[in-house]
Amino acid sequence: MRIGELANQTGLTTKAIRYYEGIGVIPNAEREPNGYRDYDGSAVDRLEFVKDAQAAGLSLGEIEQILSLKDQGESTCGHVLSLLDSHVTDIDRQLGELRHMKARIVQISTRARQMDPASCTDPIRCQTLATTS
Amino acid sequence: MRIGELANQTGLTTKAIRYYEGIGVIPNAEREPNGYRDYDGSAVDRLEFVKDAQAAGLSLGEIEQILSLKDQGESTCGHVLSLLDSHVTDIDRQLGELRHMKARIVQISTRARQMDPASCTDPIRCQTLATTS
DNA sequence: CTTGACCTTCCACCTGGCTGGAAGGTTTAT
DNA sequence: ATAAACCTTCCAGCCAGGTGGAAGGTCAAG
Repeated sequence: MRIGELANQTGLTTKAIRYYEGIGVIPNAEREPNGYRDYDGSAVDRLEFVKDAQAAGLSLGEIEQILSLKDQGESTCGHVLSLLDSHVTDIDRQLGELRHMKARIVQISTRARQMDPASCTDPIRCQTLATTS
Repeated sequence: MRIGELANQTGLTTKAIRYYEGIGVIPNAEREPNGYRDYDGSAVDRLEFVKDAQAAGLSLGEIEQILSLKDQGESTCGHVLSLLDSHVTDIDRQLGELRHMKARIVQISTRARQMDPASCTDPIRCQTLATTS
């Protein structure tokens, strides 16, 4: 499979795939005699994993770590698990931050809505935002 | 007040303040005869507003929109509210993504833990990661 | 009179995750 | 034979939200 078809199958661009190869997220591709990259089905799996992990909020650097540990095939399960655990912790932290921010915004918004709409022509009223910190 | 004192009072850097002026988030400062920027107390308020709005997740572009509407003396409350609403929607989306990701990672992690630790020397086992997409 | 703390402008660089385009080689279809 | 649709590499630039540093002006104190 050439890079264009791989791009079609994964929904990525050829640019992105070459970029991933460049930064080591996927290994250097095999080449056809003419120099074109040549992929097999595992490339699709790997890129799907990359996409999923990205959608989940892992950076390409973290994804590369996980994949390279996997590629080394050493007794890496422990490392992978600790990486995953630290990511769960990180996600929990992000969840907390987002929930906190949402609560703040809802509070600001609720307060603003309780104002007399007619008085909203007064620009000072919109300082509401500034008084909630 | 000069830019250094403004920076101290707001907790921003002088660099950031000049940057905000450059992109229009705050108006061009008055100048002393020697060319130094000269601020009054309202600059502190405005920068506090910027900080608060940023903490709430608004971009500098959005903040500039709100402030420029306010400067024009228009009724900004509606606009502010719709911006805030769209941010809450966005946060909900991010929350959903994070929860989904967390579930996925926990699932991978759980599966990996159920394997015989001794067998972890088998590189294939760690393919678990790749087969969950 | 010089030191040091301010201030000015301008230009460059950083992170992350790509995308665009130039300049060229290869393959396929007509 | 030639056009189009691929492919290659490399270098540039984009987004946000700034930071860093150079080169220079200003001002008060010792």
